Amino acid sequence: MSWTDERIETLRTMWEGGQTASQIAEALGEVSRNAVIGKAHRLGLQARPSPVKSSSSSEPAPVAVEPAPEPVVEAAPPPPPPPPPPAPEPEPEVEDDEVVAAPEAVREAPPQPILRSVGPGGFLRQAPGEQQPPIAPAPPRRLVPAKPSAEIAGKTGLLDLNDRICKWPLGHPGEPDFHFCGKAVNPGFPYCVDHCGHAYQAQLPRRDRRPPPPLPFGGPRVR
DNA sequence: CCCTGATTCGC
DNA sequence: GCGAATCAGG
Repeated sequence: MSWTDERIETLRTMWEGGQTASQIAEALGEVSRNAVIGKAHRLGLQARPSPVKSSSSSEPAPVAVEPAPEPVVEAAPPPPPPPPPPAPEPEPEVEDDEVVAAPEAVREAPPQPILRSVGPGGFLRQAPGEQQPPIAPAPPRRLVPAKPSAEIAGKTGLLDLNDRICKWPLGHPGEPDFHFCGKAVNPGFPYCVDHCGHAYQAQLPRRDRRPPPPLPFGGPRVR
């Protein structure tokens, strides 16, 4: 097997989606976990919590290197305030071990003139108080398995894959209803009989082959 | 032992 | 570029 565009795309999606290398390898089929990891690194995917990263334990805390202050016009660089608390919406909880304290009324800050400094290129930096976390912080609640969406309910998801059920993908990774065929495989193949019919086709003599239709996009350049 | 990802290195 | 072998933490 080789790394076709589709397989790379599946790898990238699953890797960024937090699937383990083993799961990705099993979903792709015919590749090892190591192959997936190696390919992911070559693709530039990275920065996932790895069980192995620390080198020395006695290393003193890394001192933050003071970056060279850029010339700022007329404005003191704002000290980075801690990001505002996530403010979870009050959700009716079925059960809980602790009594939730009644939330105090949210205090309102009077509107203030916003001071911004100008960064290189002329963009306006965010003023303190304007800053917001780039992504929603982890919810301060116990994590429970996500409820499958209605579209995918009863369908074969990534975690359902094994070597006995058809891995033929339906839809595309990332779409809410992306799932797999899930029927019993044609023994010895990763797909069911029907999808083996799509995946494997008899090689026709050269003269009997129809020339492939021109690709609307993405095809190799023809000069 | 199992799992994980990172890295190396011969191909 | 590929991936098995190896390393190392959980």
